[in-house]
Amino acid sequence: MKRDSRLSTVLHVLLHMADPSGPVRSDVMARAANTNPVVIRRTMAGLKQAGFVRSEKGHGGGWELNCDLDKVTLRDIYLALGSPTLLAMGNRTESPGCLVEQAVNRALGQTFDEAEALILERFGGVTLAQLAADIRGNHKHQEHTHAS
Amino acid sequence: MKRDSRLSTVLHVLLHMADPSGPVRSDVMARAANTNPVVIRRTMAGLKQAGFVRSEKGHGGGWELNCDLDKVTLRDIYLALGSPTLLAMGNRTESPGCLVEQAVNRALGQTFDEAEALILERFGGVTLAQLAADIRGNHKHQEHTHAS
DNA sequence: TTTCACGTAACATATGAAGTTACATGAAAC
DNA sequence: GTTTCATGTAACTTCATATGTTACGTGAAA
Repeated sequence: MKRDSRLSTVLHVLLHMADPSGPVRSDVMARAANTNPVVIRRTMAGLKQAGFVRSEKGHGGGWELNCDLDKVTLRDIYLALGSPTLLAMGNRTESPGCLVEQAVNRALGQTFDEAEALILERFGGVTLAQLAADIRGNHKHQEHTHAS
Repeated sequence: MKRDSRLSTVLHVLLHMADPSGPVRSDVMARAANTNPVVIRRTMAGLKQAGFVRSEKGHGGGWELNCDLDKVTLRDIYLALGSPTLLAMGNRTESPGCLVEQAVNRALGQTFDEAEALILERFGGVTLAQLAADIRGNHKHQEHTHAS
């Protein structure tokens, strides 16, 4: 499959919206993200439904943040996107009759579950405000975000 | 993309080969794995090159194990498969000029790197022999393989 | 009423795993 | 040595999914 970059894209445009210069149109975001306005709107739909952003039609319309950057984590954004698949690998058959395959599934599945849990935990530990601060210059904090 | 199940498949057939009843043909493995002989041969090619299995043509031919199950880990098998992509998500652009996107990439990339490292570490901690033992009945060990 | 921007369906494109067909290669059986 | 068998591999096709695009409906401001 193609690598899923929706989270990357949506974080990018969200943080661009963070500096409060009025509503941002889909086509402007699309240009910044080097993609298509429809792709932006489609991707933002989940965030809107989750209440993280709002949008207005017509003249002067566009997208605005509708949340406290301190209270929203990458995990929240990920969930709002519909929890897209994290791992590119999986078990061949989910409920096999074969004992051998069941054992393989247990071993692999355990590792896959741990990896997914780790990702969600890390996502949950980063707020949009932290990312915004990171952008404003203090990149040194980045290194020990989770090591502290 | 379709979920990659090559590791799952190849472990399945490898462990079936573990009980020493002579060479196993691709079509037999394919039937067991509910797939196609060519897919099996294609997938096994890397394992053969890595020396974990050998194959013979002609009458009485087929595939046999060529390694010590105690010495080969899931990580070795994964690498022999050509280290297929582990994560379904990635950064939209790998080397963006935009500072905002750079910050997003750092945050996401760090998490992705950790997740991949975790998976490889877990894979490295499980030998084929352990899986084979697991199949032979002592499923209780499974739970605390890594918690011990 | 016109213009603008979102909302969304429908379709096109791209990527990569998996499935399939066809045939060459080499080894054992006869 | 010829036949049979199994791998090795190229060259498709199929399938799933993210992404890109076109077209048009909807509602709000000018």
